[in-house]
Amino acid sequence: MKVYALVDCNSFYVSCERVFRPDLWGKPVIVLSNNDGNAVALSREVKALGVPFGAPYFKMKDLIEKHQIAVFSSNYTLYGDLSQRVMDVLSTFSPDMEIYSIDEAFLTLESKNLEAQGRAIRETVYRWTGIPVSVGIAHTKTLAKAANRIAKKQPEARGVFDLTDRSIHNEILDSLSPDEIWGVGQQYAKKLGRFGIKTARQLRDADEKWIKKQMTIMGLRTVMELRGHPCIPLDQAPGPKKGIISSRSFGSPLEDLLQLQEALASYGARAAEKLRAQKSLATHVGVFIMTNRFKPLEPQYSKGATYELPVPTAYTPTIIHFAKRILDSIYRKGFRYKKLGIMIPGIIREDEQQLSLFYPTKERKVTSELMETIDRINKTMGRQTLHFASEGIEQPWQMRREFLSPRYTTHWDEIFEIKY
DNA sequence: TCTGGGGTCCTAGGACCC
DNA sequence: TCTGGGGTCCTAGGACCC
Repeated sequence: MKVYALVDCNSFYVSCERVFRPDLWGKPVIVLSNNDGNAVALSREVKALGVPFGAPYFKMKDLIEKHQIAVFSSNYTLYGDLSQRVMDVLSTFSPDMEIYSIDEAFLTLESKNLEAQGRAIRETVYRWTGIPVSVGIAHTKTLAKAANRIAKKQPEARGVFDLTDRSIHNEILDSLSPDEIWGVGQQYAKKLGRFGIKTARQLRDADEKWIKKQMTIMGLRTVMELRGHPCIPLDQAPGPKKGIISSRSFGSPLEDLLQLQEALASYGARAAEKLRAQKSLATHVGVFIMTNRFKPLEPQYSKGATYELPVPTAYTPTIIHFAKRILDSIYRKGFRYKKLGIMIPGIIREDEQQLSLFYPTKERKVTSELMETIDRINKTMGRQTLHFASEGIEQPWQMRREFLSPRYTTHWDEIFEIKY
């Protein structure tokens, strides 16, 4: 029988910052979301203070001062690079691996000496990358997730927990609430609670028909996995994205259409780049704008619209052009806009393209060669080496990143320095 | 002055087709 | 008296994940 391990980096963003700031080991640290909005990664010391995930930064300032909490803006360049290194190490432990998120991966393991394998993974990743991880081991992915939670929760587990032995399932699942189970969120947990299901064990033992009715086929799958029947296979090569979104809150509110257009061009260029990176074409483009929903006293407005493109494309100027037309149609004067986004909801593979009578092959070839060249230059020389004039120069709408650390591992001029 | 940014899947209902 | 039975596709909404 197959055995799954879920390897999850502990407070990943915080750990990334600590790799280059060993003075912060054992100290309270948080990492903020884009725009320095909310705390999205909290060190153990901060969790112990009772700070919840997602706490708004501006409400935490006194606490930060009082407990000398170190604060960082999100540095995705750094986290992405360290993630890659962790995944590279993990891939040496198993031929089958699914990279599930920036800080998690599922592996399959040979069914012997499981605890020892888990320890070896944990120690090797730590030694080679500086990132601490926890390992949960079980016969299904859902149970491996649960085992991982125990590995983090129980100090005596020391970061590794093997849940393959069925005789401990009752005790372990008794100790977990339904919303601690992968696939059960707040809504379902509330609903289950109303029917008296308050532990993961009760969820596992619930009636199948009833579960399917209440939680769809997805909930039933979760229950079957809790019973030890694998229903969620390892996804080793996830396909291309079916939708792409590029959106941001602004550092400060924008009223002017021209500035919104600049931001839109910039997000549009990002979205088109993502599209080309996965060899896809957009069939539709959507744009949405909104004011600050946290300011109920200010006039509120939020609107979005989607157009079908005349020809599927990944050509940045075309995508920006249509996006601008949509923005023109939804923009209303007199509001303080806080967020704008571009969506590409309809995506097809490059090679699935219907040829158009009105869009000659030659023109298509020129545009795609131009995009390839730009992508190549930006990839080798750094992002934004070449960008579109419509993205603006000053970009006053850029997000706040007051506490950004250096991109130690990807930029020569930000490399780690040792002073002596 | 100040509250993130991505994604996935399922279901129900309506339009439309034969 | 009596008014079918399948299909497909699309969309909106709701749940979930990190």
